[in-house]
Amino acid sequence: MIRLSKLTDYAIVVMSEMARHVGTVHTVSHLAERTGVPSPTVAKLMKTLTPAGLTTSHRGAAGGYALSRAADAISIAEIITALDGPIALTACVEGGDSQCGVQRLCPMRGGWEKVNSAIRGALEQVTLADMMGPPAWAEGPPGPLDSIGAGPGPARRAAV
Amino acid sequence: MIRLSKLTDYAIVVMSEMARHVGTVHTVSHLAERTGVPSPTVAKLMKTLTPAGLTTSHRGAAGGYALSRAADAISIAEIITALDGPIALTACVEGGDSQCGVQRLCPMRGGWEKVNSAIRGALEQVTLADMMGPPAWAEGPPGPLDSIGAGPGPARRAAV
DNA sequence: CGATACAGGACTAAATTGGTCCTGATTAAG
DNA sequence: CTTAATCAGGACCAATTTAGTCCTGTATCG
Repeated sequence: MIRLSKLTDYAIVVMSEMARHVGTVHTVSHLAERTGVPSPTVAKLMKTLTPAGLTTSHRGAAGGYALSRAADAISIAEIITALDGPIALTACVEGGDSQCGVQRLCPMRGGWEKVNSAIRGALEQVTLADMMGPPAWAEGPPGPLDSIGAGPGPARRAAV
Repeated sequence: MIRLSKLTDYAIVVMSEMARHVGTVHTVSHLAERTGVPSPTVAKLMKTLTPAGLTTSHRGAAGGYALSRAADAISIAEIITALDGPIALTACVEGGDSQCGVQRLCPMRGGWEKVNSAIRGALEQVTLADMMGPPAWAEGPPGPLDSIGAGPGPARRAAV
């Protein structure tokens, strides 16, 4: 399986939570409580998402994080790129200039590039809003249902 | 980066080599020599690809492996599926029946399913023949060029 | 009958990733 | 002005996953 990193999975859950209350700042501990993702991990996420321009931060007391844009203006591709790096199946295609010293062995770049752009396109067309669905979770304190699964909530694993 | 496993990368290189000499059986050691992939690893690859129906094996002396079909009838999607499992970004979508106990937290399945099928489609449209390009490598013993890169030859890493 | 080559699994080692913690800078409130 | 809250930015450790090796058995050709 070609895996999507767990961090990315968490990011979508956390950002969905932020999207449900626009115009409010969310502290790390709040987000951790509401999503079930451990707070140090939420903090780490935000420290990646903010420089990437997906979220904005306010420091000091009464500070916190907020989405920098509306949920329907944030694509899944952006989130993945921020956390997992450029969207490409093969590293040797990334830069454009081939650091690949074994070009003789790599006449397949054209094929990969075709695949890569198709995947990129697919991910760019899905927005955070598309992933949210109806607001159906995190209403009130965690209920018993929340402990049935593996834990927090994001999809357990990932593969392309 | 959403990574493609290195094994899959190797598989494409090794299968390309087999495709260049159809109608011949290739022993593990031959394939290892020609591609630069260590032979135990080639052996492991074949032991996965053969049950998956992508290659056929002939035991005994003068035995070896061969592609079960022409290169243009083998899609990249099949190779990935054989080695890395089903092509899907999220595990909770795989089965169809949701073992995902946290459905309240997972209203985003629809979105992922859309992404998954787009990616699957992209990978199914590229065949092994597309990846091969002109036969330009593994002519004669490894030249100096081969040692410039990281090693054997397949693209170094992978991400979606 | 013997040599060759695949079959299948167990096992070890290495790389990546996930997760934690610490120290410092910034800002609002009292 | 002082204090408390909160983000910023690393370094760091642990655990999972993946890559790679080896061993024993079985089939087939010469």
